Amino acid sequence: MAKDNKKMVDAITSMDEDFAQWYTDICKKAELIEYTSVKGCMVIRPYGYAIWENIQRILDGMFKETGHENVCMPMFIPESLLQKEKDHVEGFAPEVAWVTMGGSEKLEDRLCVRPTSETLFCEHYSNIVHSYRDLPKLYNQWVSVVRWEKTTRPFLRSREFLWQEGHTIHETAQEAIEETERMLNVYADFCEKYLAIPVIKGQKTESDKFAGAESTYAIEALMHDGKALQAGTSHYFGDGFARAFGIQFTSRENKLEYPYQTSWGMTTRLIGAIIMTHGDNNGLVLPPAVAPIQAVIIPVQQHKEGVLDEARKLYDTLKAAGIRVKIDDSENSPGWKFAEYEMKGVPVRIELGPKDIESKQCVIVTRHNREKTFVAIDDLVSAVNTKLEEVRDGIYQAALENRERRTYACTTMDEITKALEEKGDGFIKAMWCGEEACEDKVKEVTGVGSRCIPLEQEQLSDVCVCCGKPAKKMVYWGKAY
RNA sequence: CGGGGUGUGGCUCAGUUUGGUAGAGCGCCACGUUCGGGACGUGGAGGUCGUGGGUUCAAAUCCCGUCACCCCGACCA
Repeated sequence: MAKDNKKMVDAITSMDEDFAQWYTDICKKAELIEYTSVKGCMVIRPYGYAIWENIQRILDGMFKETGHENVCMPMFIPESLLQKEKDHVEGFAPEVAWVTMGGSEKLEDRLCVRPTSETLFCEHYSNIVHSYRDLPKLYNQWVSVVRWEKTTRPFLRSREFLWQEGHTIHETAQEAIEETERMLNVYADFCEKYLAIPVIKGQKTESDKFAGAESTYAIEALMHDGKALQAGTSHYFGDGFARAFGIQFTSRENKLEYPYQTSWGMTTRLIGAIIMTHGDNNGLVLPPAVAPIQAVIIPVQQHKEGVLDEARKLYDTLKAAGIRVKIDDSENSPGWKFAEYEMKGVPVRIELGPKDIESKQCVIVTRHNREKTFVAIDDLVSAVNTKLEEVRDGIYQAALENRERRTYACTTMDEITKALEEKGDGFIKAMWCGEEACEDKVKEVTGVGSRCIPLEQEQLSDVCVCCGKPAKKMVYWGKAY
């Protein structure tokens, strides 16, 4: 039935007209955020925060499942501590915020507001790790961090953002590498299964890796407009941090050794990824697993005898079945409510009016395709659950198709330029020799930077797309958020 | 951080060129009629014109600073 994509919500700028404005409109109109008087610091409103809480709940469960414990580090880092690992401080110094006063007294040592907490974890590990028996430590924390960004955008790049940062420390390099890979997989599974966002797993190039890391892995997603978004990272540190911070333990062979570390993180940027992967011209489209409201009941002609009573019965039934359900019995017209909950991305809408009650049925409409189904009231719970799964699968497929359509395999620089011009922004797959000079040149000439070296390699050609020398790896390139 | 643009009731904007003391539509509140895709009528409330200085008898309007947002670059989860 009504499968047209007619725009029903004119409060939101059309995507094709102005993608950036469309994105901002959704953030505001779906009541995810509100700006504050500090640049880059936003209020995450209840509806937006509820999405984050669902993300947290699921991810946290996955971390616990893989043996991690939550801890909480302080938010301040003394300058001397930050300085200990050279690459790390060089990477982060340009964007840290400093506390220089305590009350009216100038601080002897100024304090950095954590941009990330490697240094704090390292200091802590140096105190508590003495023997191989103390290893591994598999820690995670849910906190906010501050990075003084120049250009800011809600969720995508704010100066303060919420995230989780996992920090683990291991007896052997092998174990730490396995941990790095394990968490990358956890992230990818989470994105695909729960957020319905297809991702590319890969390794960052040398120039793009985390400050202080030996290697950085990431999952990259492609947004509706063809730009890439890094959705999560997992780093292998080797023993570099341990050496810099003097973390040592006595091994099984009774030798003093340096342990190996990892860190991995995901942020509220995921909410931005959800918006830009699934959203449409009528607003947000939320993956059912993290939607604050999974199903909204809209009574039609609610003033008529019995309608609200019946609607409330549906509400009780769905709630008892563990579905996050809301009933909107406000005085707004049904049409207004349809538009409102579409804008807010509620996956499933249930309409119930006198006609339905008479025939013991109701109408279920799925958000992503506006498909209407008539369902017997007795079968409602299973029907809603089925529809929620359909929404998850439907939006995943749509996102995957968008990515496939916008992924171009290229063997020459000209092909890259041409593909971008003719088909629009997207992922470029092209071979690379491994030289940073070529990476820079590709960016300079075509405008796309390296996103990652995918774990799943293809041999598109034997030579580098840029210099023609023998190619080492196939790389995904793209314009990034 | 560089180049460009925009800030006027909650929202979208007019008014700024040529200074004279603030308007519209939507939203909000009340009542009534409505109700299967953003209903209608009547009445009402709501603005130190982003903000700080300056010029002037008088500033939304002119000048200087500053802040926020948007677009394009460079940096980044």
